[in-house]
Amino acid sequence: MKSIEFNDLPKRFDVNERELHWRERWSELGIEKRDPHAPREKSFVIDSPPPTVSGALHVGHIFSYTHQDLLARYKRMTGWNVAYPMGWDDNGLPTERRVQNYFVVRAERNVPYIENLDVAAKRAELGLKKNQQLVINRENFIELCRIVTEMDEIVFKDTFNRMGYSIDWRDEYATIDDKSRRIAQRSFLDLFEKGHVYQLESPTMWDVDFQTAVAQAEVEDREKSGAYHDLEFGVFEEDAPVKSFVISTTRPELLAACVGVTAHPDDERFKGLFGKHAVTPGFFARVPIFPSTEADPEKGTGILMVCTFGDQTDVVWWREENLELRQILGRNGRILDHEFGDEGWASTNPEKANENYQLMVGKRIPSAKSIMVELLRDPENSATGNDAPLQDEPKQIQHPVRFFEKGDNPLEYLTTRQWFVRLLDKTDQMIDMGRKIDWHPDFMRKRFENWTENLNVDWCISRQRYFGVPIPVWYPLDDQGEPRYDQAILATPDMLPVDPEATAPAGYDESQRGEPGGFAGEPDIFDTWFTSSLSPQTVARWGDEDDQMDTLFPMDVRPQAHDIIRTWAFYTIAKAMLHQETVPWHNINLSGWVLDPDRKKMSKSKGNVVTPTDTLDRFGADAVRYWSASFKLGVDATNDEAIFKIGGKLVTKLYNAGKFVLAQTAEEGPITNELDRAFVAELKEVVRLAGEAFEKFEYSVALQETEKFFWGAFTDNYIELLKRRSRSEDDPGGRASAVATLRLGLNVVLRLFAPVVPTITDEVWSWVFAEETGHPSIHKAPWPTLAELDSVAAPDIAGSFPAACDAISAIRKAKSESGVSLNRELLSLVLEADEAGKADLQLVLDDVAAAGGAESIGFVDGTPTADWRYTAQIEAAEVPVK
RNA sequence: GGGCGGUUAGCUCAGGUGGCUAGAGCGCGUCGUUGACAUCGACGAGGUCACAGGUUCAAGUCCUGUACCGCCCA
Repeated sequence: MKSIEFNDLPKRFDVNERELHWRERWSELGIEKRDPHAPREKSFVIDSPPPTVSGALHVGHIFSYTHQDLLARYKRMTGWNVAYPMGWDDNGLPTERRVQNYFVVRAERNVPYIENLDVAAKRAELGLKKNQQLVINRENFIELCRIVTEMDEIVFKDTFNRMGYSIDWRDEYATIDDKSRRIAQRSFLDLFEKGHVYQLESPTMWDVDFQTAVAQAEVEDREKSGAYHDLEFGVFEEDAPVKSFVISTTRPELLAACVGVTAHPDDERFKGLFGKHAVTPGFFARVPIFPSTEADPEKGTGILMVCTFGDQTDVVWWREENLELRQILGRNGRILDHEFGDEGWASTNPEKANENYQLMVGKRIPSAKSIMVELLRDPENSATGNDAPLQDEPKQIQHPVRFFEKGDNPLEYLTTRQWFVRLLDKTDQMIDMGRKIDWHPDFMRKRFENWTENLNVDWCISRQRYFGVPIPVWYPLDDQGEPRYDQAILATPDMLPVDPEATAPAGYDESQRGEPGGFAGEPDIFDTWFTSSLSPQTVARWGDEDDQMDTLFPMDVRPQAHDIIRTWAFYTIAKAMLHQETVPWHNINLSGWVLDPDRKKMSKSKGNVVTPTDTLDRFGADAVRYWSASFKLGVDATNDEAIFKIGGKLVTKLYNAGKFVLAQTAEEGPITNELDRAFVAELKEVVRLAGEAFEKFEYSVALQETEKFFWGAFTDNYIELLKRRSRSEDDPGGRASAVATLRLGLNVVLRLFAPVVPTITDEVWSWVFAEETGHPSIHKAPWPTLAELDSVAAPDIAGSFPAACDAISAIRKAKSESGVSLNRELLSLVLEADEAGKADLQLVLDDVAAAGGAESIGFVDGTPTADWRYTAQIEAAEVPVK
C-alpha cells in the first residue's frame, strides 16, 4: 500500500502556486477535450454564453460561468463526452463605443480607406486635440474593433483559465469571425427562402444618438419627469357642435407633425366631432378627427393629437386611418427643414406656419420643445382667434419613457427601411417550443411566456452600424441610380461570408457599384442577437463542410442569466424553430445575479462592479467556485466575502484531512469492522444524494450534502473514532479495516467535491489515488457509484455509526463542561443510556472508548433527553498522559 | 395596472410530494493546543419561520387575503 510521508508535504497549501500547476497539468492531460466523433447519445453538450467582450469580466460573470463548469466536470466524471465550447460576442455597439473612446475616432461613410492606419500618427498630423474625434473609414474602424476585441479576449480567456474552467478551446469562436459570419448569413438566406424575413419601409424605433433602429427586446421603460401641455385646437367645419377643444400632450414639439386627432367613440364630449377636421395651433394644419377605442377618456383631456410619430399607437393610427406622413425629426435627432404649403404640408396660414417652424429647424428635441412652448403662449398662434393656445401652465408628471437600453435619449419612431424576421404570427408556436424545454428553475418559463405573449412588433434585425455581420444582399440600381429594394439580390451559398460593400454580386462587376443600371450593396449589419442566437448552430458548424449538427444538436443545456431570457433565450428558440423545427436545447439553466451589499444588481452603469482578480488572488479559484456553487439556480447571490472564506477553509480542511488519512499505514485488508461498515453505509447515502442532486442541476444541494458528511461524519467523528485503531500494533485486522475505510472515504469524498474544488481535490488525489486507480487526474476518474461500495458488507446494527457519534459527543460535552482537554485520558467512563442506546453501541464500544481516552465503557440506566441520547460521567486522569 | 419571486437565529442562506424537540456557516460566549488541521476543535446562547384567517389529527411546508422588498412586462 502506497502512503505518503506526512512531513514531506508543506504545512500550508499554496493555493495560487498549485492552481497554476494544475491548470497546466489539465491542459497536458486534455481533460477538457471532447471526442468529435462520439455519437449524439453519448455526448453532453453545453451551449455556453459568449460574453460581450467590452471591458472587464466581473464577479457576476464568474458566478454564472462557474455553474457551467461544475456541470461539465460532473458530466465528464459520469462518462459523458462533454462538449463545452466558448465564444466571444464581440460585435455590436459596446465594442464600437469602446473603440470610439479608446482611439477617439468616429466612422463615417464616404471617407477614404487608409492602408495601415496609425491612429496616433494620423491624429498628430491633423493636429487634433485630445477629445477631437478622428473621422475614419468604415473598414478602418472595423479593423480597430478587431484589435480591441482581440486584446479583451486575451484578458477574458486568462480569467476563465484561472477559474479552472474546463473549456474546450478547440471550439472557440467569436461572433465576428468567419465561421460566425458565414453561419449568420446562411441563417438569413434560409429565413429568406422560407419567407420568414421581409424588408419594409416603416416607422421603427430609432435611437438618435447611435442612429440605428433597435428591436423591442432592446427597449426599456424609464420613469422620467415630463409635463402635460394643454393646447387649444380649432375646429374647421362651420357646422361642428363646438368651435374648439383642448388636447393634452407631453410632446408639444411634435405639433408640426400632427396629422390627426382622436378620442374614444363613446366619449359624449367629442361625439359630434368625429368625421370633422381640426386645425392645429401654430401651424394651422387641417387634420381629421376620428374615433378610436385606444384613446383613454380618463387620460389628459380625453382627446389627443396623433403625430408622425410620438409612440407606437401613433404608428397604428397612422396606418389604420391612412394619415399623412409628416416626419419632422431627422435620423440625428434634429428637426428637419420643411415648407408648409408644399404637398402634404397644407396649412391655412403657410406664412405664419413657416415663420414658426423655421425657429425650430436644426434643433434637438429639448430646445425645439421650449421654443414651441413659447410660441404657444402667443395669441397670434391660436387656431381659433381666442387667447394663447397653451392653456394654463404645463402640469408636471412622472411617466414611463421608452429608451434603447444602451441609450441616453428617448427613442423616436422614424420611417426607415429595415429588415424584419416575422415572429408575431408564431408566438403560439414559440410558447409551445418553450414548453418542450425544461426550465431550471421552472418559474422562469413564465418570464419567457410573458414576454412572448406581449410581443407587438416583428424582430427588426437590421442595424445602421459598422462592426457586425453584414446583411448579404445587394440591390440593382435603376436608370436613375435608385436602388430597387423589391428586387434584392441574395448572396449565393458559396460566397459566404460576404461583405456586399466590398464584393459585387453574381453577374455584376465591381465597376458597376453605385452606377445607374449597376448595383448597391446593403450597408446595414445584423442585430448582434441575430448572430449570437445561433450559438448552437455555430458550435455545430451548421451547413459547413464539417457540419456536426448530428452529433451536437439539439444541445443538452443552455446556461445563462435570467435578464436575457427575452433576448438570447428567446431568439435562440426562435432560430432553432425556424431553421430546424426543433428546440435548440432540452434544458435551460438560469442563474441569478450578483448583488452588491446594498442588494443592487452589479452592473457597469451603476459603477458597483467588483472584478474577480483581487478575490482570486486572496482566496484562490477553488474558494470562488465554492461561493458560486453554494447558490441555487435562479437565486441572486451576494458578493459576500464570508463565503469565499468558507470555501478557503474547505480547501485547507481537505488538504489536512488528506495528509492525515494518506499518512496512515497498515497491511492491506478487507473492511470488516462494524464501525467501518456502518461508516460506509453513511457514505453510500451521500453518494446517492449528491448524484441525484447533480442530475437535477442542484449543485448547491450536492455540495451541501457532501460538505455536511465530510465535515461532520468524516473529519469530526469518524477520523477521531479511528485514531487509535488506525495505529494499533496489536489489532492488524482492525487496523487494516480502519485504514482501508479511511482511504475509501477520502477517495469518494474527493470525487464528490471534485467539480466544485477541482484543484485541491486533484492535488490530494495525486498523492496516492492517481497511481492506485490509474486515473492520472481526478477529473478523469469516474463519479462515485453505489455499486462500487457494494463490496463492503452492511453493518450488523444499522445505528452503529450515529450511536458512536452521539456517544463521543456526550463524552466531549462532559469534558468540555468540566474544563478538561479533549485528549485527556479518563480513569473511568460511564454512559447513561436506555436499552436501545446501549444496544446500538454494543459493536463499536472499543472505538468509542478509545476515542474518549478510556480503557472501557460502563453503562448505567438513563433516559435520553431531547438533545442528548447519552450522558457521560467521567473521571479524568490528573495529568495529561503523553 | 398584469405577472413572477422573496420575507426562517444579529448576518448570509438550507429546509422534495405537510409529520416527531426548525438546520448550517459566519458572528457571539465559555473552554481546549506538543501527534491532520488555531486559516483548528469542543460545548453553549440565540428563532411565536412577515402578518391575519382557513384546510388538516398535524402547516415553515397547502389555500385565501394583507404588508413590505426585488424582478419582469405594460
